[in-house]
Amino acid sequence: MTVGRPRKFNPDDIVRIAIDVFWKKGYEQTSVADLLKATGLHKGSLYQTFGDKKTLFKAALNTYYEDIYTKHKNIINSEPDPLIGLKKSFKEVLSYSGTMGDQSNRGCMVVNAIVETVPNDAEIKALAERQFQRFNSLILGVLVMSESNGRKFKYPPEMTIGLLMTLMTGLSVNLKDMINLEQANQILEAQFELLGL
Amino acid sequence: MTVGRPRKFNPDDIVRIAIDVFWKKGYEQTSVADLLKATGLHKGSLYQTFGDKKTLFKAALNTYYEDIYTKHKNIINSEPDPLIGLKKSFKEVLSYSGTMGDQSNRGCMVVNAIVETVPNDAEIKALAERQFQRFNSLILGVLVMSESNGRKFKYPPEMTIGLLMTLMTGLSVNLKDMINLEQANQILEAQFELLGL
DNA sequence: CTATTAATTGACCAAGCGGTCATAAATGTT
DNA sequence: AACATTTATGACCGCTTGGTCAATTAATAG
Repeated sequence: MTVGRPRKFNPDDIVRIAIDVFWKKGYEQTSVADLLKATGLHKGSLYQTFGDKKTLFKAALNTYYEDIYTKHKNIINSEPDPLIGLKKSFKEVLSYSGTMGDQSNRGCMVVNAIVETVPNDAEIKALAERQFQRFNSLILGVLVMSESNGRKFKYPPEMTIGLLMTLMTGLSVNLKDMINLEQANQILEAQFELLGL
Repeated sequence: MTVGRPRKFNPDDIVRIAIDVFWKKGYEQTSVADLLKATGLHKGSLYQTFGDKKTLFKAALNTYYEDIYTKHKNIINSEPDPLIGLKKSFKEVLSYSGTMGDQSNRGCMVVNAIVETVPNDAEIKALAERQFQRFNSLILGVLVMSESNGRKFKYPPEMTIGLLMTLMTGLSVNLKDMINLEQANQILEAQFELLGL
């Protein structure tokens, strides 16, 4: 069915590699040359396939988000009690960012993108907002369901989400060089306890 | 006493202007041209006085931090009960970053710097760590003093600080476009309540 | 075997970057 | 008034940046 010379690479693989590079170094500090080196592609191929650097970044950010969202959803659904699943997924995502060569951590790519590009770039800002909202909804569903099953929390779901998401954002940043994974886990667990989760 | 042609500008004023520009746009996205435009200086003057872009950035980051640290300290000391002062200073610093042209906020400059430059730059990382530790000590002093005056908290001071600093970091980021100042204040107050502050 | 289509390749480009430097101008000292 | 010292000024530089493009190669369809 396909006519013409076939690609030697799988675009999806390239996006994953791009995620890795952008995640580590950020958007601005990643040069197109860096991407070429990491992917082994030639300039023309990359530009023909992905348009330009920013488009590739947005594709990477989006794929990153879909991955992490799916990860959460799966963990939540794998537990009989979704609330247990929710807590489990938060803790697992904490270590997802992984420790790099030195002891620093790369944090959450979405958080990094927000800090770096807002308010400089409206499109990425809009993308991050959508992702943030969708993630909030996922958590909201779990909390509301738990409540309707008789569970009582310290605060209404919206406030619980606000505190939880804010803390996660903070952990993502502070893991970069202020705290280690163990401390982060302790902080997160303390917050669960405080919120009555 | 001074020999040679006198400066037409005050270096300290320039650093404040540099803070403003770097804070808004970040390190990489701020060009030397931006700085010249904002300060009205000429290239040679800037380089002669401050060395280079990164040195100026570090000077700006340091001054920013000293400002904010002093601000906190003053507010804490201005209250008969330092614990009240502590809470007040946190809330005040929240609005310190200010709303920009659009509805986005520039967050905390130190947080921005950590996200942008760690792990790319070891010096800035070290600077941020020092500042973080010194700030922690300031809070620790207040909590320990309150405890020795009979106040009881939900957690030991170290954990309280961990939760508080992490939340503040998260608020700084999320204020950029996820939440507004009012929501941020509510979240912060809820956290105070949870921690028994 | 030829035509068609698309991917590969590397040379190329303008613009912007951070940074330098020789010269001119302004002050205090002698 | 001449000198020493410092700052002001803007032309200048090499390099890197993101991005383009024409020629070449490789596959498939007829």
